[in-house]
Amino acid sequence: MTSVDEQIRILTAGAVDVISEADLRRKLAKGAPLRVKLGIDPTASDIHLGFTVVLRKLRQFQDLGHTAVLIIGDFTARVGDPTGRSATRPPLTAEQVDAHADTYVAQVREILDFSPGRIEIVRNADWLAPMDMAEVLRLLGRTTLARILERDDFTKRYREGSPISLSELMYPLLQGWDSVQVRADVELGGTDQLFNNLMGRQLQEAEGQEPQVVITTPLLEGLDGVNKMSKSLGNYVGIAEPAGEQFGKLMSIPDALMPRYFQLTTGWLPDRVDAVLADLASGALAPVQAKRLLARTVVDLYHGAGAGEAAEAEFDRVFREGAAPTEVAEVTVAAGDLPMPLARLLAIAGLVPSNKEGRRKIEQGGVRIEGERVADADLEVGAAAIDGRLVQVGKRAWARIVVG
RNA sequence: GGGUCCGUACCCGAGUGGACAAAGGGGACUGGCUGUAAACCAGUUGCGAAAGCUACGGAGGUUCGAAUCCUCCCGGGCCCA
Repeated sequence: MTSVDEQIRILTAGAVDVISEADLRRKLAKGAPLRVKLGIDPTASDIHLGFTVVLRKLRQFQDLGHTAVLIIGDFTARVGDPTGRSATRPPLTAEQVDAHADTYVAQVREILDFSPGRIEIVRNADWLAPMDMAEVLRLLGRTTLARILERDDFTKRYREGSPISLSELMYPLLQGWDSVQVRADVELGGTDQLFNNLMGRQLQEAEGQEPQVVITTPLLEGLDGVNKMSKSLGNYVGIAEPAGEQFGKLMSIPDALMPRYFQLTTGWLPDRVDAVLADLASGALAPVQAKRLLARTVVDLYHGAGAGEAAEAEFDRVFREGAAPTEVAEVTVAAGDLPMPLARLLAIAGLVPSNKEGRRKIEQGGVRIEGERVADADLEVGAAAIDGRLVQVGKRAWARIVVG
């Protein structure tokens, strides 16, 4: 068994908050496996690199013999986590929640240890749905408005005059109640979850349980380099995305973000990360090369060793040499519909959202057929002229047209 | 319950009877320069080939004409109770 000191060193590495290390030490010293809680709200269906940060932390606990308790927030998803939100989110249907939960679990397997005894997966509707009013009121009585309003995003919205529903105010309590129900020893979460997780501590104490240790991990910035990575902002890299997509997206991150990505997404030990960053700082490693290394590493992680290099080769083919991708989707157009304006063809092929947009793209010089830029926005294409041809819109959309 | 202000495109936000598919900014997209980086420059940003159609919270109404005026409804903020 790994010593307590060594465990603490590993488990607190890279964490932002540890509340508190003394508590963690005390719990570890008992020698029994800890129950380590992580909540997932199935509000979206993809797990992205940002979320892997906290998942990896959970994996570290598992590797040291502790038990992961994964909570699918099927009930809380219906309330909507107000974190970072300026508005109330639309409620999800039960079907959506189920579908999301399934894909989540499938993707989480990439990172967590699913061997028997190492993980428990539970749904919080199991205990939240049956609560009656008396129990709810008792729970509500455990905190105060002032306490809830300490949360930054609530105060901000309140000051701005934005609507805040009472159900949102309850969200932290529900999440905290989960901790009581699963008797969590530790709860993990991104830094934006600090308030919610501390609520769990408070509730556990009120229920006579030993309060959980709260450990928060950094939030990874998204591809825009400004906002946190999130599906709704569209600035994410999903772990289930095709290798080529991942590679391309990672190549497009701002340089300033590279240290963060090396630290948080590669799964490397700090020493190795530091070495690369030192080379980068000294100029021994060019920024492009560092970024390529990063992209290869991440792609390997989710698509297997070697996948990164393959993705890189394809990337070079397409973006450095200007060649078409190896695999291009074929789009079949009925022969009877031809000839038609190229703009409309682009829309039919799904390369642009509308005919108008297709026209615009041609006018802007963004459309190529077999590599030749199209200059005439009114161009009509017939079957002979387009059958089997490769059409490209912008930098990254291709289709091969087949007349059928 | 009473009073009052507000709801505009992806977001913020101007517009208070016609010249409004609707200023400006952000974002996004295309092109240029590059390393699919940043910065910068130029352009585009409802749909339709067009006539035109749809769109300023919703439904009606006034008017030759409504984002703009009226009525009701829905949603929100603030003040009073």
